[in-house]
Amino acid sequence: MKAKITLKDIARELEVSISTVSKALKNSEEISRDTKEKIQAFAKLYNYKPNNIAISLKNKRTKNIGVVIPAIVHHFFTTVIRGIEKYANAKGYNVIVCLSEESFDKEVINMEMLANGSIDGFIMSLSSETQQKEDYNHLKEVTEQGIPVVLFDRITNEVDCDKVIIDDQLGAYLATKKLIGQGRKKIALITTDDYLSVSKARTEGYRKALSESDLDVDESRILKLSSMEMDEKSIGDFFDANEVDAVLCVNEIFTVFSMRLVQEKGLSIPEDISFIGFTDGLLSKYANPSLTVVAQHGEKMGEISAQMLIDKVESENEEETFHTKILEPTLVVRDSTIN
Amino acid sequence: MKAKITLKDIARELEVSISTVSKALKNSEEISRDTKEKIQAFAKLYNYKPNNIAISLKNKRTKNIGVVIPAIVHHFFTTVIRGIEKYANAKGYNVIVCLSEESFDKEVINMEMLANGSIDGFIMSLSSETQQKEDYNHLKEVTEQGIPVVLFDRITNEVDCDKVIIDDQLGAYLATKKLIGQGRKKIALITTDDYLSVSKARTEGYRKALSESDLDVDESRILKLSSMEMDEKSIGDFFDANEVDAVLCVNEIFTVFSMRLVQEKGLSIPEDISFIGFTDGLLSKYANPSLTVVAQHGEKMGEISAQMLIDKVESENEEETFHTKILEPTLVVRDSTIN
DNA sequence: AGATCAAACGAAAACGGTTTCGTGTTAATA
DNA sequence: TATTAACACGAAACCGTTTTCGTTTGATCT
Repeated sequence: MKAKITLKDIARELEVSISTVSKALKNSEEISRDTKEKIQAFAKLYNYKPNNIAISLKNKRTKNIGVVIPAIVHHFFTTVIRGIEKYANAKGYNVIVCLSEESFDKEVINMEMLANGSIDGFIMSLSSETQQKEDYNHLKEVTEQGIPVVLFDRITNEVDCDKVIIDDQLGAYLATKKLIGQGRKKIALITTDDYLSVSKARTEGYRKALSESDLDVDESRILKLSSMEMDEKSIGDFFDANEVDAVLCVNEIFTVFSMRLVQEKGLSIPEDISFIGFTDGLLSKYANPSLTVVAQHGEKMGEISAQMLIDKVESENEEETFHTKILEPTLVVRDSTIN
Repeated sequence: MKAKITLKDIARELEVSISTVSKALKNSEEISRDTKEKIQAFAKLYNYKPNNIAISLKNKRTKNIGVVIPAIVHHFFTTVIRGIEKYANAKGYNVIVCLSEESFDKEVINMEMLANGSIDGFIMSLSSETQQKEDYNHLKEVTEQGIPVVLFDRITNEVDCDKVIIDDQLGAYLATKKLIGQGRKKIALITTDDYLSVSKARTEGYRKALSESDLDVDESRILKLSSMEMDEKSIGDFFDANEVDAVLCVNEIFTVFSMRLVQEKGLSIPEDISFIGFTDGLLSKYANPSLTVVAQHGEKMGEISAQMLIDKVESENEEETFHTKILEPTLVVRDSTIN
């Protein structure tokens, strides 16, 4: 086991000072050709690599960015991470991922762990519990300390920071319009509770599209499922109680789950009833029939978040201007709607 | 913007030395009650939190663990990360995730970035390119430096370190046996190239089950698809050319994709043909019909990996004994096989 | 009163780098 | 020949902790 070699080791071995070694390895003009070559050769030979921690301490820069998300076993978040990684790595940054598991407390703990020097900035999406409690003090504390934060997807206006979202309202609007354009009149919406910022916006888009087309919004056609877990019964009852010819769901799972129930009732998709979901994941691609969805462009979202964060981290000036980048969702048409 | 407060700040403000502050905050017996109370109160008031980087430098321990995986947009890896996070966080560790994207070079670069002090140990699954090239020098260098490594799922025997895998051969064996037990005789295998350690083991399990039941292994019934991308044609041709009554696939996507093609040919599942896949992900649960699969228990795998790594990191003794933990796969029976 | 000891605190080294500011040597200039 | 400037290098401070090893002070003992 050969331990890592340090500047001090090189200095001792070559009988020069530590400063000389440091400068030589940075190719400083201060050091003579001879000395530089000797030191560089020695460093190469012993595979010297500077200690990141020491550099971090000196520079007060870790080149780490903290990503705090509610869950990772979700296609959307997974693509966002991928986008973040892609941009961050290219810029020489590492990504520390923490999961809040939709819990407010875990979100707070994770942020506190990271905020004490481990990272240069945060990229986050709020846990559902946080959005429910509307308690954003942990975020405010961090920003007040001068640590840059970028919020994506599940955001809040209570915190002054950069934000990246897709236009969820527009997404739902486009999807609903599409269904209306295909002659659907009794369009249901299956969503989560309104405290999730994204669900709220999607519901608004749905309503907007309907009223624009002079279709009245029948509240009984809106099903709100609490949390991510859905039970067969509530969805089943919903379809028994309401006659619908199209359904917009706020995620993939609601969509495939509902489709299955409807198919079991003997309806055929998309002839009798159309479905549109959110998130362009594996499920959408491989469901039977494949899903028409509102694509959220998670990877792009991740890249942009990383870019905004790193820009802030590396910018000298302390200007306190924050931007909100709104991405356009796109409709990916597959077989769960009439072509 | 209130900047972080340091020991030095407290010392200056309270007119004591830095050492006194440090000891007082650790409740050292060396410091008098009065002084401790004064310092602790002050620290609380100004919300003092020690700087992680400084502590890391001092202790030569970062409390970070590096996770290098081939991809993140895969249910299996995603569950492993979750397991790692769960255990690591409970132990006060953070998780730095790096993606190799199945590329050898990226794997090497990521490891080098992290190996210079950023982490206390690695948890990894090899990229396909690495397994193809059979070049493990980057791993060997790291272990030689005394940095603990735990390899999971896609492993190699070339490197001395702890390993966690599921018994892939057994998984395939059980699945194949199950199909045979249901009277299937012409069982196909859809897999990837053999350089992936897991695919190789699965193929062996498949062969073993067949020969044990005196069914001869018809090589034409084994389809090897290169990489993760499959094309409709090669799979279609395969089913045209071979009459099969059951299929074992090495992942979810191959399974649903093949099922679709077979369904389009007018066969019904599981009456005419059965399917079993690997990985118990969302696709399996929501496919139509839902998939019978070999569950890999990714979360458990992650937890065990994290545990093995942290044990090594925190163990004082330098004993060089490595263990390989083999998890038992289980068959999750759903609707793509006869019940 | 002088020696001894414990209590309470501070100085300084250490972790591994970077960087500023000397300083000694040599060569060019007046 | 005395002055000066450039060159090549080293000393030391610094980043924020921890920790060892003094040192001071007052009390106790003889």
